[in-house]
Amino acid sequence: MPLKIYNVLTRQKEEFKPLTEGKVNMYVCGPTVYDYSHIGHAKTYVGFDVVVRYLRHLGYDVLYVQNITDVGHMLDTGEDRILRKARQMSAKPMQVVETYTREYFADMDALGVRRPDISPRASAHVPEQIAMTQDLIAKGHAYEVDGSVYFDVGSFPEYGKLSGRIVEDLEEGTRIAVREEKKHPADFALWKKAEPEHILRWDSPWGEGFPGWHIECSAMANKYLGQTFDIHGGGIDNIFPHNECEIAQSEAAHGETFARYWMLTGSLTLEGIKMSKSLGNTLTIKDALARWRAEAIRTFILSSHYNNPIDFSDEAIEAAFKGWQRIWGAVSLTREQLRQAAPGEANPAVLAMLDGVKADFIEKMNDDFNAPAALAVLQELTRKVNTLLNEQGPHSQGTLQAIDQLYRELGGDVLGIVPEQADAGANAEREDGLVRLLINLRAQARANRDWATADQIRNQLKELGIALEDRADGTIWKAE
RNA sequence: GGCGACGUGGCCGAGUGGUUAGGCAGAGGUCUGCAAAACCUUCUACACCGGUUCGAACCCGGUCGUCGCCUCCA
Repeated sequence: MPLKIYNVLTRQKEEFKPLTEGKVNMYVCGPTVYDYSHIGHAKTYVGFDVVVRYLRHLGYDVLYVQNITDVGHMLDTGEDRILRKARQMSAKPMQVVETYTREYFADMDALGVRRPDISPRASAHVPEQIAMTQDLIAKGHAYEVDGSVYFDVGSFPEYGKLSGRIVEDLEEGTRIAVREEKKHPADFALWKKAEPEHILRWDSPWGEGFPGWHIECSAMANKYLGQTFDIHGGGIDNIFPHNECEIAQSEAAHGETFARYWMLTGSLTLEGIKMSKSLGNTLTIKDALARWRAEAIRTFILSSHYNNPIDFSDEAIEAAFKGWQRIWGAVSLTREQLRQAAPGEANPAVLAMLDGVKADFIEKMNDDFNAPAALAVLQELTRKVNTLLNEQGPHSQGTLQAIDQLYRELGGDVLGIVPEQADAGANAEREDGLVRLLINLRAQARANRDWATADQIRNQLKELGIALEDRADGTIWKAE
């Protein structure tokens, strides 16, 4: 089965055929860097991380662009959120931007989200945004009023085709005070005149100002991916107006299709309620990582299809963590047995089983990146592997390597939930040696039926977060 | 009010016109010095009401409910 993607634009699943064979150009709306990233960002970007990882796994040459918004996002009050934060922090706006951009990348790195190939900043692409705005004016899709430029929604009949919004309805439903200077309430700003107190400002043909909040994505996507590209992603909450405006600007300016496939991720709620600053129910990625390991967070996110909303709760992530532990336990056991395995070819029956699992996994992922179903395939693999390792054996190096390899490929490379090694810390090997030393001492105690000593070692290690498991073929340890 | 999505067992969550999702939790068992892990068995399903069909949880209509967007949001 070929890869199918649910295209929000057409509201149906379509076979994925990139513009250029073997190559995927992809754009995902990035964060506005005015504060720490929260668990909702994690859902969106882990989701697309897996999309990109999987496309690459299929052999596509992916160019992944994700912007950093550092200018232009306005609050209801008309105030730029970055400027407000700068004032609160008594810092320069670009200090705020720099600080939270770094934090964003640090959080994403910690979550195992691979970095985009290009992370263009809006503030570094003002000339491109101005040029595009000029182009839109020249083509009759935008007009200037008193130093600001607005997109003329009436000039683009297809406006609303992504979100299903109808311009006439917007006019009636709009609750914001209609700006006098706009021709139509649905018209949106491409360029805004800077009031004197607005210190994020650039020169333009219309005087000093700053870009509107949608034009950056159009301008930067065009710059790095061309007029038409394959996949545009983002959170569903941006479908209107942001994504809709991107399409209008780009297609009005270029006369070409903007993005061919639109993939939008469902939102995340916290204990059933949407996160918001005013309710105080936000959970930053840093706080989440302090409580759960990255793989648990990823497993939680991937246990629901990317386009569905999910609710974050302690119970839900705890269940995901335990599910992940099962998989990780089997991987660890495989690697442990590999340490002592005798050289030898892989067992053909096992290879056949692994091939079947892989085909299954691919089939699920080809169905619009169905990660939860793919995760279930890994769970079934895990049951088979556990049976194999616990009830048969010993197994040859070849067999164990094949198992480990499949976990690395599907669980590691594609889903990002199976680490290369138990602990990547600098002292990992030393720690392993020390624990093994204690395991050997304890083994002697056990041989002498000195259960008190044996239990003491196990209990004290447990308190240090190291769990021992006695098996017929020896004792293994796990960090918790 | 408008647009959209969704309602699956104790919980989280896939999927499908007739054939096991999977995980977590619960119960019983095997193994074990004990523990842990693992494996085996097992109990709760498809919001409600109509309709189409040999047969619907899956298709259609309606009702109720939840959520998202329409205003900054990933």
